[in-house]
Amino acid sequence: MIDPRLLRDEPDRVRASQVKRGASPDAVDDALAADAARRSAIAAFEERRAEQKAFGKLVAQAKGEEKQALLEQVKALAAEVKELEAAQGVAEEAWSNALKAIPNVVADAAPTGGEDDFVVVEEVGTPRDFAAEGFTPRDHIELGRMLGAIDLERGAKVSGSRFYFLTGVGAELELALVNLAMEQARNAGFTQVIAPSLVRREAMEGTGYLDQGGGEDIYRIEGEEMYLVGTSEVPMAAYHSQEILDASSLPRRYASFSPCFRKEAGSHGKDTRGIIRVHWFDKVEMFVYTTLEQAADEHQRLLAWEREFLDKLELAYRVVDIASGDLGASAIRKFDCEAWIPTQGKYRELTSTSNCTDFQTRRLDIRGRFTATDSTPATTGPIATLNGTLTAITRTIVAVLETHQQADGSIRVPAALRPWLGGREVLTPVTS
RNA sequence: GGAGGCGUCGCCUAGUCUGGUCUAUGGCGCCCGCCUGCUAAGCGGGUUUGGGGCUACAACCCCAUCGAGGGUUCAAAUCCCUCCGCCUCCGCCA
Repeated sequence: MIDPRLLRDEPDRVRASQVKRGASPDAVDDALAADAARRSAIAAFEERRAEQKAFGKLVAQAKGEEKQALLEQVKALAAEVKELEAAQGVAEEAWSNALKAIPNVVADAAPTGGEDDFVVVEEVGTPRDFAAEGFTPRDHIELGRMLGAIDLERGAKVSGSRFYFLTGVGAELELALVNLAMEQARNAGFTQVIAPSLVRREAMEGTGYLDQGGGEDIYRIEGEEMYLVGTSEVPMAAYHSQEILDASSLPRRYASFSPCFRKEAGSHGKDTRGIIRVHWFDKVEMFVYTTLEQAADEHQRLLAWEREFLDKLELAYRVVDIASGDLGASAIRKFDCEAWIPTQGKYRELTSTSNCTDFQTRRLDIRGRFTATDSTPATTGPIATLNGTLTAITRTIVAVLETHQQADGSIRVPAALRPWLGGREVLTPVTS
């Protein structure tokens, strides 16, 4: 949720952001109207309530007939207070809903436009030229089968479409990638976390995912008001909910491992083969709480850590600056790293990092406690959250297998990954 | 899953039975000041978090906040209901 003060003081900035996102600026005026209505409702209630409280003290001290007389007088007032309180509740709720309908205010630096209007920031490495090497690359499905690494048939048998088993070196690859990612995160000062992937409604609501398309893409546990997370951004954002974090403890950097579940509603027919788009995958996610002042710099650091990881895997990729219309509601800016997928002949998203400033912390009631300085008194105030993928296992495996395959279907293991695969330099096909 | 107990402004705690004098007690910690070779001790003051009014987003005034949400009442930390969490015991279990 955006800052109500920003809405009140600089509505034009919020309107401009709406336009840049391709959303309606009317939402701003709706929220402003709701804000005015809310404030007058509060004033009306509080005025009567103060009167009632004053009466209450008289009643407490009065005796006998005098007390009875006072009680008669105050009854009407009590009824009125009750009505005004209810009216205030209605106004507060309307205001809250109007405010929640407005996505975060897009960064000036974010490109304007829709899904296809991203800006390529940089291309790193060169896609392999398999034609020059004299063989046709196999896709990850075939490689996975040859290596005994990915079992799609049994995934479908047991769980349905878009499910898989990682077996043998496939399972080893996941653990190796997780270990490599966690090692990098630890060296960078992150606290490693294994997070719950089943959360209650408040956590899912707080991160705003239920608002997006009515939670279409989210698995809900029947009859339990529990939800399977699509990313550990959800539990990690809710981790400090209703807390006031000492500013001296910032930035708090977490590297969180969890399974991720996505219904993939509305993507029927897309990426139907293989493990590019699945209903479940495991992921190591970076999640940071920091000050608003540091957020933009931290965003660049998260991007740098994502790139460091892709570099270790010796992948060719490009970094794209996502355009305003394609940003999630909570992000003011987003960078994706897209790795080259040889058999698709294009770049596909492997990681993504978003700067959510104080959008999530407001909803989740997370604040910072800032100690006094010479020029400013001690205060509590908003803080920022950011997230970034270190590795989404399935897509990382796709990129690694396809990129480092050799003519015989074996896979050259990137040097950084070898220590986590028992020192092996090559993964060879199994004979089945 | 069953039975019982508990949840108070950073931590501990009084208050809940018997509703109003609670503007929530006391201690610890912390902050400011005094005192003091330094430190400690001592003394005095301050110390939840939101929101509204007015404004310099100061001071000040007001409202809410005793796990959360409802209800009863002129009045709720206190009585009733629902939910959440923690603890103890039993059952079950990786």
